[in-house]
Amino acid sequence: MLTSRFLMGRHREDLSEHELEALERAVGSVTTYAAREELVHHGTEIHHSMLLVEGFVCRYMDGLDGHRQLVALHVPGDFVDLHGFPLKRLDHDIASLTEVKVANFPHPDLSRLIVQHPNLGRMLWFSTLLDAAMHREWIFRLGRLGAIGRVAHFFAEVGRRLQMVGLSDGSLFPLPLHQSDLAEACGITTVHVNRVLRDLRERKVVNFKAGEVVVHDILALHALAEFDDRYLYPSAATQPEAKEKRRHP
Amino acid sequence: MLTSRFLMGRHREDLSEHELEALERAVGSVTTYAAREELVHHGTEIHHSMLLVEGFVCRYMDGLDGHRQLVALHVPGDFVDLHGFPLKRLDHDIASLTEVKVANFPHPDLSRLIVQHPNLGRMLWFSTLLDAAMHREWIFRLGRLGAIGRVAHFFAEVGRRLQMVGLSDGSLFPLPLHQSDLAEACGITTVHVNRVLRDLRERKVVNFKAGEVVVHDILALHALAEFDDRYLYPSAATQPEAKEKRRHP
DNA sequence: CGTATGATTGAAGGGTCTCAAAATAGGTGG
DNA sequence: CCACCTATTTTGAGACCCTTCAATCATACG
Repeated sequence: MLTSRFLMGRHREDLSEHELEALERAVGSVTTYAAREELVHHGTEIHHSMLLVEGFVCRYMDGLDGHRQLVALHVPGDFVDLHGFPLKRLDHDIASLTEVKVANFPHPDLSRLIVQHPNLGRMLWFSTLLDAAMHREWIFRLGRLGAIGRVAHFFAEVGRRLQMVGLSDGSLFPLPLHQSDLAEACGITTVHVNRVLRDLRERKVVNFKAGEVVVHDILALHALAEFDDRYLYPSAATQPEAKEKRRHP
Repeated sequence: MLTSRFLMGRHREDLSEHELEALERAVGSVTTYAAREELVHHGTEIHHSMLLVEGFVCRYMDGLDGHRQLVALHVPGDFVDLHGFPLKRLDHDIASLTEVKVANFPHPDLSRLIVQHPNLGRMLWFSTLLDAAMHREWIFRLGRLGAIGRVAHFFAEVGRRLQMVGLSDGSLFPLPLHQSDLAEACGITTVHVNRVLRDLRERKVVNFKAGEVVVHDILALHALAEFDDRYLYPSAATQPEAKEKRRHP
């Protein structure tokens, strides 16, 4: 099923069989893109939204000097540009990082879906607010963490999200990015990303190589990142570690 | 009307008189808070959402070392914690910056409202995605701009948003924050905020003093901030200045 | 008028950037 | 299978922006 990873580990269970079938039927078409292709350009009116089925996609904004800032990374199961449904046009660009497969949902069909299945509509809304929650965490990450913490947090988040959709066992997962992509995601230079990666490797925390992340010490990783997965709104307490780390009780 | 600033300048005109009345009727109660009060604590289940009627409110997250990062600033007309409607609990804290007045919308009433008025429901969704768009811009701001640019961008955004709800003429607006609040919003230290403000003052770009912002050179401000208001999804082109600044055509 | 809070300024240190070069990996054609 | 070419990773040295730590100044308030 194309939509089988949608909200997986994120309260997908709140959707009935009936609703899941309706969602699957709303798929208008399936498209594949090569790596490093622009999928959506900011400002252009869009008439369908894409659910990522396979591969990695990013959203980004370009600065005047050509510097790029990633504002989101998407993994399979993510409704990449559902924001464009209420917004009609996007304020940022979307591109594939790897070869990707996406399921397209025409907006008129989504409108009908929401009216016919209010609970499903609520969950679609919910899924866009998960993006917003991740945005907020990225703001925190960029505003309050140093370079090591930022990279560590990025690894921690992506690892946890891949785990939720069944693409990571928690200690090893694919992350087919260049160091320059990490730099654009973390708000630091590529050169410094390289030094940070060496540091993380020498500390035996994580090893990033050849598009793969191997986590050696997840507690140290989470500590460096001040990572607490509750902002990802996971379905249940799948990681019974110590909570109340960042936020006051 | 308590809700008269909701989506003002942000496609409020897409709502019918009928829908606006229904929204106004959904107000359960009105609450006032003193300055610097915590309105919502992260993690606690919430059963109503607040529309800001008067005053300023912020959302923030605290780091381990006590450092705080603002993730959003809210002005009158903003539906402060509508995110909590689909999310049920928040991942961050909300506090008043000034004395504030908020209109409370019980979630059961919102549920009914959305079913009865699908278009209004869509606009409520839309309003939460405006927050997400601002979050993205903040990510860009923190990831790609230096201290001056960050502060300039903050002023530019807040000024534009206040203008949209009729609380600024574009060159002067209230912003009752401490320099430490600016620091927490911009991811820099209070000390450095002070130096940046002096710089902006000496350059005759903006003057921030006694909770008020006076913009002397809005073009210079926008240039420093790489500011382009399109991410705010304004209703119409109210500012016919040169577009296509940041993003490629 | 004394006290608390916020704003301002100075000096030194550190984290990250910039510029530059070298090493490695990946892909292609001979 | 090697030679070559390009993209990416890695390393070094110096500069710069911002932080840290302190102290002083201004302002509001009892």
